[in-house]
Amino acid sequence: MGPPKVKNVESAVMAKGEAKPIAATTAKSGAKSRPLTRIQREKQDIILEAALDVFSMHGFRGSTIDQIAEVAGMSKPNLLYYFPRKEEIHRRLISALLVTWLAPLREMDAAGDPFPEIRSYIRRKLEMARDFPRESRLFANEMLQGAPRIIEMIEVDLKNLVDEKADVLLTWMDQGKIARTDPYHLIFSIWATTQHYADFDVQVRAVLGPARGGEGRFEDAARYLEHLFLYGLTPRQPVTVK
Amino acid sequence: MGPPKVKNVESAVMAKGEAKPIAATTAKSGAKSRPLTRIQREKQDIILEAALDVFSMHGFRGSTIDQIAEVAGMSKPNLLYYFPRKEEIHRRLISALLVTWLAPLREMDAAGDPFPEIRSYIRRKLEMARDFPRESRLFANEMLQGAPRIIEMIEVDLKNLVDEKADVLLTWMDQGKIARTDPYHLIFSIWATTQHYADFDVQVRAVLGPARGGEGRFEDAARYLEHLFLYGLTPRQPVTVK
DNA sequence: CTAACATTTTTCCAACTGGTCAAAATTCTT
DNA sequence: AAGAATTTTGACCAGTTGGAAAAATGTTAG
Repeated sequence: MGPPKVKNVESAVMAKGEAKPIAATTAKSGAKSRPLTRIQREKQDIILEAALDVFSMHGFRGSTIDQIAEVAGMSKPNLLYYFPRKEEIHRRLISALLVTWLAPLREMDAAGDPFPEIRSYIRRKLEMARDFPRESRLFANEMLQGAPRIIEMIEVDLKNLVDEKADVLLTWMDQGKIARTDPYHLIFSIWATTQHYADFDVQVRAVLGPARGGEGRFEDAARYLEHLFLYGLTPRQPVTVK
Repeated sequence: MGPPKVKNVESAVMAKGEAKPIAATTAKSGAKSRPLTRIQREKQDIILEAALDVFSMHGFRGSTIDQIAEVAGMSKPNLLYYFPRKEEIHRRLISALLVTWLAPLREMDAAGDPFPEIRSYIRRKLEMARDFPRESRLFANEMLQGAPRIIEMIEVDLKNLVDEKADVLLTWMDQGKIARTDPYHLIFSIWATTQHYADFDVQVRAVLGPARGGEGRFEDAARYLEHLFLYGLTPRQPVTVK
């Protein structure tokens, strides 16, 4: 697991308005949308980067445009030139996030072998927790607030994806390839255990202490989680427990 | 698992100042502290209740005194009569929380049988996620923000407790009573999987849908988690996995 | 080089923020 | 019931917030 450290929060390019203000993300109507200038592309990226920093720590309401502008190294009105609304920045981050975030689950292949598939799903999720902790926290923050801005996406896109993958898991269970348990809660537990290392990072570090809280903690976590899920999923007769 | 639905966020009584303002929580110096009046006790509880609602959703920075006052059904100045500082309310909630929150782990007894002990720890944590979701979210919010207000408690009290319990787990592993894995990450995974049902409640409900997302979801979760951890911890030879 | 456009800065605003204060209203004690 | 203490209210304040407007400055295609 080598840290890729990708930047660019979002590369999908958006439309630009007519004269002064850069149009809202959704290119509605027949608004002729000129391609973004170099400066626009650069500055939008810088702003989104800065906003990710701030929003992921303080949530939407707890973050201010001033803060974001400062991190981005520009003045507030200047920032507002690129994103006329605070909400707009947040929405861009969130929607870019959801795509990335669900990619690993999407990759879980019904045609593959169950254990390798599940194991590599866990591994990928853990890598994301390590390499994109801010994205994880942004998502967590949104959840804590009741997901006001993404509830529909959760209820539709996410739900559909999970339904589909739960079916895959069920098939594997039917074939006796993995233990029979609740596929939904299985997915939840993978999310929970992996994202924990991003969302509760402070706690994890503090508890592990300087000796074990270094970068190695992700290796340890990967090893542990593999063991937990592997032996918890191996089909066999229950062992007698005193 | 019957829902207890306890109220009273905090029962620990605090000192009151001389004439006008109710003294800060910390009863320092020789400030003669009259016992709290009935009204003071009642109103403080109402305020803390309301503050828990608000802080747990929006975090410290994202919450306003006005908001809390409105939920509490009183005017802002009136609220400030009881808690002169916004931080004071938050601190009271957090410190009351930490005690409650760690109780289940504290109860894990080295003298007991490993599996029953671990199983009932998981069960208790899950019950807390079900019965005190706001407390869970308050904690999560604080973590996401880097735990600025409780980092010392995490680094000292929490760390010590976890160190102690990790030792207990290690002993059990040495005795061959549970599988040998990383005890710290084991504890993390219990925290993560159980608290997930409070912190990501919206997501869990949305994904499970109306049919399975009702109150029964905690039963299902309990069953699933028991299976996951039980078979994941049963000491035995690794099964060959294709 | 320059007009047309893009970007940045300056100034400003109304609403909201945490918090103060004195006066008014209520409750408690005797 | 009266006086003292407690509780509540209304008016107010300085700093912050999201955002508007326009002037000033830069950039670039022809």
